[in-house]
Amino acid sequence: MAATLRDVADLAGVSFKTVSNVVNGYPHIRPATREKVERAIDELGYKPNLSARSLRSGRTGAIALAVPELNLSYFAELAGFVIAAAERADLVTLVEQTGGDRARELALLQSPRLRMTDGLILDPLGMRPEDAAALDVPFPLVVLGERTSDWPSDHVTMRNVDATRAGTEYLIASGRRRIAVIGEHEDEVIGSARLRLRGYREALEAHGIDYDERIVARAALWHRADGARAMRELLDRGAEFDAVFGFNDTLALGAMRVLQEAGLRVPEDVAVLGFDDLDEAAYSIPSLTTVDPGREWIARTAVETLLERIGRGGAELPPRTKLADFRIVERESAPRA
Amino acid sequence: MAATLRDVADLAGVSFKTVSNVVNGYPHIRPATREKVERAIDELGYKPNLSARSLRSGRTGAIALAVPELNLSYFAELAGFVIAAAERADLVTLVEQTGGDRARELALLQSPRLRMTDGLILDPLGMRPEDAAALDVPFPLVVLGERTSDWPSDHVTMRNVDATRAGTEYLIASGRRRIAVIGEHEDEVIGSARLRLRGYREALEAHGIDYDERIVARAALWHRADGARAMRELLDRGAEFDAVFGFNDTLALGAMRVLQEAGLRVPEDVAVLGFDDLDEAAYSIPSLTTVDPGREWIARTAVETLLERIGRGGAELPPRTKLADFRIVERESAPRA
DNA sequence: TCGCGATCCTACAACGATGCATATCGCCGG
DNA sequence: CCGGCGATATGCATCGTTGTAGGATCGCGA
Repeated sequence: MAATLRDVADLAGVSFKTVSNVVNGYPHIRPATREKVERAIDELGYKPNLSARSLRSGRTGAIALAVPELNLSYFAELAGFVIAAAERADLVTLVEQTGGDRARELALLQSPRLRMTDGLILDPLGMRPEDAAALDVPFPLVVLGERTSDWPSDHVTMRNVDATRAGTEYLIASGRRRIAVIGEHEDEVIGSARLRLRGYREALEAHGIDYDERIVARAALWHRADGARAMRELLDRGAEFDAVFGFNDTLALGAMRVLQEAGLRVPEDVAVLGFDDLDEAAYSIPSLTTVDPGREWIARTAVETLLERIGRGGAELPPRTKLADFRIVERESAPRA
Repeated sequence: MAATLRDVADLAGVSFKTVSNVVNGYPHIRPATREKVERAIDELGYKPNLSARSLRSGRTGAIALAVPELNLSYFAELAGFVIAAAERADLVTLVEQTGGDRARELALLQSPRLRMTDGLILDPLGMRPEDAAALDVPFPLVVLGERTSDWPSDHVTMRNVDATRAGTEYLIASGRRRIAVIGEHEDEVIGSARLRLRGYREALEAHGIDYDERIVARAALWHRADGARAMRELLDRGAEFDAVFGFNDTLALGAMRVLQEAGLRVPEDVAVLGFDDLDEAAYSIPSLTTVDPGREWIARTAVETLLERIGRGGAELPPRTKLADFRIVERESAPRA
């Protein structure tokens, strides 16, 4: 059996409370006592029982991160950054996958699985504006992704609209006029897909280019295969375009693959722009020009924001929204001008 | 404040232990009582306090997974599978990143951070054979990656040697003779890098091909950038080869990128073979022929194996080794024959 | 009517830690 | 020489749950 405070106390010849004080860095302890206790701790290999500690203290030292799936590189890289940021604050991270499914996202917010954590960072894909009430939970919550005005929680997110507007304008500035889009979600109201489409349309409008539904392709999920499928559809129906804006890098990479299979040259015939700046975007052939939405900043800030709320206990802070800066990373698939 | 068993009991007019019995599915409860209790639970939104439960029961309902980093797609996809498998067994998964660093791997095995879990699945990259003692831990442990004979824990792993031998033979069968390798770790004794090199050498030997150090390139980490760097080195020093075996897909993809920058055609001039069968291997240009080492099976089996040990409590099972089947996935970068 | 087992429910004591209140000591200033 | 204060160590209650043991209630046969 694992050693407890009592065992250590017996060995060191002090009360178990004193051991607790040593472990917790209580200042008023004579060096001699401290040393005796520490020796006993080492000898027994004592490790505090975290269940007991958190039962008593109300803190678990863990946070939860819920993303659609780690199989999508964007979320994997995001998760990596979140875990690293949490670790710096001495927190462990529990990762949940929702599949981007609304029902599972909502279920998770109710689930007792989270009672083991001090708070949740949620990246919802399926939730709708009317789900605001579900976000009114009795634990600290930071939502990643754009907020609607009445969502009650903290938000840390990217400038979806601004970034896609800038991306689209980048393509326009390089001389493209027929810019296809891959990744639309038609039944969505506030998700990234919808916001990115809005940015795209704003840019077109600002430059007097008509919006043409025929070159806007859906993709329910954002895997490579979905991008490939969408591009095949566009090609099959004979759509005309001189650029493609994939609403994320994996879509763009899947699409780029199909373009080249079809004998089209990138970027000569069709420029390709992605979104996310995944590690792999720098190593595709051709390398992928993309929008870096500030993923690492988002991860770090999400953890910080959650910690602020955890720190305050119940003290009410108003819901805050924090926005990352973005930038366009120019590579081969869509050269500037 | 969150509701407790007592609150529910008061509302339902029963003892708090009865509520506990209802929650835990104890069979001998009158339907009327059960219903009363359930109504009270709903009304108060009662959720069991997992810290208290696990303090009392000794089980936490969580497992830990330690991988080098989620930024590497292989580990991200593996983590996704592990989390999914754990969820099916009603376990949550806590993810740690070790950076593949020996010191951090060893530290993790001692860390109180794990006391919050029922067991650990560890994918060590930096540990050495002499670290066997560190694996003798007082909690259930499953190690991913090849075992040395005296490591005391369960192992679930891939057939590194067999798979690379088969991969190398596949290239040989397709007519290649100068097969470069990317990903060697010279200071390693038992890691995947060393084992894969062994498989490679066995295949060469079996076919009477001399091993040539000049076409074996190191890569300490296995990112795309490392593969690219290694390939640049090979090219710079004028190495001659007609195939490249990347010891994982990201290395192979990085290398393939550099090959094509250098004006070499894949597969005509140089065939490229990867290892892992990542999602993205199917969408590169050209698509990547690769060895599928049975990642999903490994994830599922690791969780099952850990659960068996958790179930037994302290009961001694001998350490077991379970090996996944592999297969070669033929794509464009290295066509068969 | 009583006895007896099955069924249903309850009381109490843990699990291992922390917070608070309190004891003990030595030392200083008045 | 005493009161009081800071430094050090302790004891007890408590967090919310489950395990164990035992008390109440019921139906049914004798």
